[in-house]
Amino acid sequence: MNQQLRAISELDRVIHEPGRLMIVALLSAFKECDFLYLLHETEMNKGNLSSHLARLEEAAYVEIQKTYRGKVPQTVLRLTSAGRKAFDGYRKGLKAAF
Amino acid sequence: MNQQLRAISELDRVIHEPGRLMIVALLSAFKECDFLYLLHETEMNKGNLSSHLARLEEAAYVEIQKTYRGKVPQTVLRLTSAGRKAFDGYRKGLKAAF
DNA sequence: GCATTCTAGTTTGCCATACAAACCTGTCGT
DNA sequence: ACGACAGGTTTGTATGGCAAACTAGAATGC
Repeated sequence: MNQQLRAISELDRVIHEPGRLMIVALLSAFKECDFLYLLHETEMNKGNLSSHLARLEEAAYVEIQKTYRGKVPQTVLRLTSAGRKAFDGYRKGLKAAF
Repeated sequence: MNQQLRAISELDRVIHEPGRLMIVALLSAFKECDFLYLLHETEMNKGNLSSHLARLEEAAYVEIQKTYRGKVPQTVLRLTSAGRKAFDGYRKGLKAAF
């Protein structure tokens, strides 16, 4: 297997999924976003966004912090350092592949 | 939705799948490969490779030509022009996203 | 003050699909 | 003739993405 193919086959599937890729890209740019911001920005529906976030949390790539803004519940998302590292690795992998 | 996210969300899922991405990348480099070459190069198993190729054929991205090399059956794969275009588009999408 | 609606998400159900194991068809060696 | 092998394909399963339905609590109408 050549180097290009190796790079492709080693891409992190958790990040590779476009829905999650959008989330991670946003979080890597903004450090901290709330659920609704991601919802509007990605144009996903709530269920979809929620389950992708759950998957990212399970992979320990994002932290999910439930809080309140006054009386309104608010879910704040943050990339963990593992998440940032994984995203950097993913981009390196892409670079190596193309 | 910003331009980066748009690019990500519009990535062609048929090509995006790493297994198929490897296949398409190889075919785009070599114009024509046989099944066994792809098999060894990608390190997939036969079933997996076969079904990814079927999917690419269904999308009209590759042509599958069954022939013989002597008495040994040989399956030759080739990117169609639609396939090449889709791959170019995919790479443009990636560039736009990162 | 009770019902309705709205906000902010989560859970459920279904369908598509990635993957590998089992299978199939023909050839070669002995 | 028969077992092993080559070259793929089909089948079965388990995962996973997606949207619809659900939940909990706050604001609003009557």
